[in-house]
Amino acid sequence: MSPSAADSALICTVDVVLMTLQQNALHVALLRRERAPFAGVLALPGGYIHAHEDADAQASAARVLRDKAGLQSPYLEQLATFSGPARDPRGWSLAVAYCALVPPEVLAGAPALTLAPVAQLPPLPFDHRAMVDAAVARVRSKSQYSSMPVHLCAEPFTLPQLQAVYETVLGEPLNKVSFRRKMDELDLLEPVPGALQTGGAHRPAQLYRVRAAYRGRLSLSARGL
Amino acid sequence: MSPSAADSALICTVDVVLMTLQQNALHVALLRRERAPFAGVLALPGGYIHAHEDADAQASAARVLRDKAGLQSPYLEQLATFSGPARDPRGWSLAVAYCALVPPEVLAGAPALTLAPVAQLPPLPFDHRAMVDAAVARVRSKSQYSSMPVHLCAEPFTLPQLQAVYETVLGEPLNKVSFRRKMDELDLLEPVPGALQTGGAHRPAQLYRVRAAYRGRLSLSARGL
DNA sequence: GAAATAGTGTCTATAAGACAGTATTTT
DNA sequence: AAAATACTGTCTTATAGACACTATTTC
Repeated sequence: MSPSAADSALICTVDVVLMTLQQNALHVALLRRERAPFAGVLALPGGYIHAHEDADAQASAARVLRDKAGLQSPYLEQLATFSGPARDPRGWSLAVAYCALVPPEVLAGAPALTLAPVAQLPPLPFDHRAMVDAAVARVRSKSQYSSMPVHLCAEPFTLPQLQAVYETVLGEPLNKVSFRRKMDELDLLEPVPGALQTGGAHRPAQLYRVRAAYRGRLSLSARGL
Repeated sequence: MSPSAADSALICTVDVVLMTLQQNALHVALLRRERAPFAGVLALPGGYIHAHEDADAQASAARVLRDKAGLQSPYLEQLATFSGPARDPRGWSLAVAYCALVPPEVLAGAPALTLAPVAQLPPLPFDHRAMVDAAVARVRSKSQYSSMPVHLCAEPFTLPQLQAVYETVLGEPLNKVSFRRKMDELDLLEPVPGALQTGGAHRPAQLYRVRAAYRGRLSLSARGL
């Protein structure tokens, strides 16, 4: 075996920053580690890339999510790759981090997960803290000009609900008229015919769903919001 | 050795999409491969990650650029990670792709490189075509709201020169007044005192350099341009 | 009908672009 | 002085936000 080929045989893993909304705050899903290193510690769901079964690293991330958290995330995006000699006590390693967004309802069927608000994270092993920070920055940034936050909202939803999701992610109130204008321009949503959210002591709100053409995809706005 | 640890020993490489401007068009630097696979074929500069000497994958990319192309790029950004069983004939592999931008002057001292316009690329091995496409999309996208294109311009430069660089990257003319207003807001540039670009049969232009606080960094605009 | 929130019309403020002017150089 | 491009002042247009009004429900 050539020296350079030996050099390239590294510990390769994937880690998933799975985010959702809970009590009007962004939360990250953590899992207690079963094995060393850091056995028993809360960490991001992660695992080795399995070359013999995974079509690529994204498939590894989806498999980790399925096997360790028992769920499937329609939105799964590559975040960044973290590497170096110090991030894992086992030695030089490389981890491809992914970002997943799910509505809180999806996590009901995943009891092994612990949700931690991104503003008050427990100490995390490896460089998982940096991964979470990068994921949060990515979500905040993309929420300014894309439909990314719809993945945090179970369908069907009302426009006031969706606006509240955007406001939570962005951490600031949004102008109602502008928000609705922008949503209209994005052409992302369609009203569910005849479906209104009733129950409140007020006018019921129209329920919407994502148009088929945009499922699993993002819609981008030229100028933000 | 456990099966999962064996699974994680993969071929790990870095590839660099090194871009510059030539004749008013974005070009990618390619290098003829010395070894199999694809020996003799033009490809992105790339190489194995060397765990014993590289501080992380970014350091590997910088080393590849230095050793194979003989240059150092002040701007080097992680692009994305490409992986899977089919991208490399040697088997399941993982490549961290980086994006580098240099002014054309820097490539004068790197004669091994072949520049290809991104609009007319030769056939590329591996998934290098996908990497170039991703890098071009990234540069075009970030040029809409950041100072990224200044890395394609040797300092000092004039505002009309910089505007031409933006226009080439974005592929559309920009409004001169708006462009200068935005550059002013970014607070990125400072005039070189007393330095004017003379020589043309017209009023000379003020020469600018990037403020020390922004060297190697990007400046972002809230609303684009 | 009072209260509450949904949804809309419209005015105001801000930001982007068009256009034309002045400035400074070479030939 | 003519030509060329740098730079700036200012008007127009487009976009975002403020505000208030109407709509529809429950109690």
